[in-house]
Amino acid sequence: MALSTPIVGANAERSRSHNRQMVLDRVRQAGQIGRAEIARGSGLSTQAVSNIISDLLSDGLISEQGRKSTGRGQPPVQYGLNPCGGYAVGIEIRPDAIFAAVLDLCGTPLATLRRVLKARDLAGVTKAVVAAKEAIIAKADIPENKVLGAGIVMPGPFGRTGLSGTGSEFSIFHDLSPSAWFTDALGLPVAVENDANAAAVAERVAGVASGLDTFAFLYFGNGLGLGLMHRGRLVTGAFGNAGEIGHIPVASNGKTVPLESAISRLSVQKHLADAGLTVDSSDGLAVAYAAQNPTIIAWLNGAAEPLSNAITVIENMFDPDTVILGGAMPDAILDHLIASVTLPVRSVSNRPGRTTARLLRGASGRMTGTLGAGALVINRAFTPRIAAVA
Amino acid sequence: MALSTPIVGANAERSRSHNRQMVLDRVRQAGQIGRAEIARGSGLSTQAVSNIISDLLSDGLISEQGRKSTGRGQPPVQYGLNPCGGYAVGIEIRPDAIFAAVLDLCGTPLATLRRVLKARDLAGVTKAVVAAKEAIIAKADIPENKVLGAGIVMPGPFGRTGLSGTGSEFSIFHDLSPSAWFTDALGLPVAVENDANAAAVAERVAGVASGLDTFAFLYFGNGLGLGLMHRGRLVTGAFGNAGEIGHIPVASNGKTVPLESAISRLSVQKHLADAGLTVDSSDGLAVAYAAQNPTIIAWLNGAAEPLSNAITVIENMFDPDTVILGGAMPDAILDHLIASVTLPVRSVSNRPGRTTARLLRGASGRMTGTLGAGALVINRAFTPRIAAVA
DNA sequence: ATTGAATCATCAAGTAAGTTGAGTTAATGC
DNA sequence: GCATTAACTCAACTTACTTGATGATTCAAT
Repeated sequence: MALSTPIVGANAERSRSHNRQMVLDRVRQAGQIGRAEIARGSGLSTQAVSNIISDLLSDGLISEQGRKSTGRGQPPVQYGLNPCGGYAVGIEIRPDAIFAAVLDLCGTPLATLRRVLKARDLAGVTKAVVAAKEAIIAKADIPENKVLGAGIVMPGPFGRTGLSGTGSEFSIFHDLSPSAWFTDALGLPVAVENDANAAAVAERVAGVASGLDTFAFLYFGNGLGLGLMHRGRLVTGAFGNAGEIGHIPVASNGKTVPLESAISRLSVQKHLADAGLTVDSSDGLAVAYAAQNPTIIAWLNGAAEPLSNAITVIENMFDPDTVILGGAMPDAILDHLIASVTLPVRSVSNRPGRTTARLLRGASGRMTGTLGAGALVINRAFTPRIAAVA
Repeated sequence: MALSTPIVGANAERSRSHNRQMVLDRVRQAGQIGRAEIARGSGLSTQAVSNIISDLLSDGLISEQGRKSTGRGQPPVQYGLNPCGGYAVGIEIRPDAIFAAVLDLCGTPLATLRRVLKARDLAGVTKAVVAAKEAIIAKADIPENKVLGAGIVMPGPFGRTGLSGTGSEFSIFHDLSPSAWFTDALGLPVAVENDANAAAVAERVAGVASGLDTFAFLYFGNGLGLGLMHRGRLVTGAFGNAGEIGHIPVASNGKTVPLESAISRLSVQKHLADAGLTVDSSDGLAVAYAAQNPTIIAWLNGAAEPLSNAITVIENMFDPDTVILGGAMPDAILDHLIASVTLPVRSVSNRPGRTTARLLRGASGRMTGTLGAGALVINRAFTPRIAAVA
């Protein structure tokens, strides 16, 4: 799956599409905004913005929301997103289950569902995904023609890599483009990403990163992944496998270990299992933590050092606005981890005048991956892309 | 220096500029190419490409280079870059000296110079930079109106960060935008980056990364920096300080240390000094290495482990096409380091069917920083940017 | 050698979309 | 009330890409 992003030429049609998405993104970021303000910020004439706004209005993507009085002059009409102007389907494929969700334009989940995944071959998975799509659209009770697309999240890494064969990745797509495959199967525009990237997008669309363009999301799945958002676009690497932070070597208690062997859900579960306690869900972890289970506390204490090291790496290599922790880990444990990290003083991120905390907990909770899948579509609807063709 | 990259709207004028740069970039990447091929690859009509080509021809940026016979049909006229169609000035500001160079459109250096830097305050540095620009243009004997801009390289990190005060960064610009300042002082478009980023750009413009869009450059300066190129654009982070890899913790000989305390020119020099040998230049290191100086050999042996760890981190976090080593370190030592690294098997970069080596040595040698400064300008001339405003 | 298919290239007319400038509407403040 | 300010609209204009017809040049088949 070689990702190439040929830069494409601009013509009138693509210019319009670019400008539409840019205007839509400004409306999203501002919450409410007037035409003249968009024009000032975008380098377009007010007339051009006016035309685009009237387009967006008639497509139902935005709505008029009164006038704002801002001193002298005619008060500008304010526009805001119309949540029910479009919907996104998000589908998360896990080894044993398929999750699906429908989000509205604002990123709010309208419905979710979970289905056991029996067949694990290509045909079986495809069938299950198509069925999940139909079911979730019916459950959310939205008109099918307002579905902007489907986002699909599945475990990476994609393609054949040195990490292949560890069981974490989804190997049915080795030599196939998953996005082309599902675009065909679902009859919708499809975006495919791994869980960490989708989670990052979710936080930007409707979470703690809504105003941020450059941040990192440290994702607790079975292992540990990193989603990197840089200037509003995902950093996916040359082959779509950037963010495999679980495999970087970090110091932990005098030894050098792969990060995810020290910090991940599997790692806690292994500690608990060694202590004779079987916990196989996030809820179970939450309960054990609430009970101050000593094994969990010990694990948390041991996790502080490698996690601090990992955050030092992220901050110094990316200079993000913030690092978000989230995924399949109870909020309480994430909060504990955040509190226990010794934020490195020697970091480019330790700058005066910060307006965002260096560490945040993600807002999308346990469904992060699935909601992120939908968010991929929403985000795409707001991302101008004359420059890059997916 | 908060970097924001507002996405700007497209209009006819900006579309043309975008398309011009896109065409120019395709000509650069292909070496020689015909109009129809550009049209097919870019989504523009042949007519549009034709118009742009004739523009570029009359601006002298490209030249006609015969016809290529490719089977049936009229053989397409081939176009290639005209090296003397434009020039870039590169200026590198170091604590004790200013280096300058002029590059042609193909990235070939036409002249270089070095000047001792006495004054280290803002006024003094500015004066020296302006003088260096005048001098290098005179030395290269190029028409001033063909100078596309100036690239300036200076040590990061920029702005106030947790790394400030270590002496490595250039503190005269704390609350000032260096690029705005120098644009004004030089009367030319100016691009400012740190050395590692500039080095990465240099390799893309005229080095081992000329066909690559996504790669990492591990830069040996006084410390150690990382330049990240992702889809043809630098990953600079939220505040321009991405790539501070020298400060990440890595395992080295049983201890966890900041990477650049194990791997950097200062680190070798310190080892040599401890052994009673003062070496303060890259040439001196080359001589010592050629003589198989035991201290250097010992240092190299010790460097293999932390360097391998660093490369594991880079590969797994970025999934680059390749990692390039370069900067102020003799080629022979870089080659030795490359040969001594144990490339991690457990890495997304260890994939079958690679066409590029996982590790490469940079091609620009010791002037990398200065040439990179010029390359920033060349690269900018080839980078379509409707989407992002610097 | 001739003819036809394929490809590159140009011309001229057509079109989409942004810009410009004049004029209208609706607030604020003296 | 009247000048000022800012948002907004209309209509004419401009830019740059697209389309379709035509011609040029080469290869290949007859």
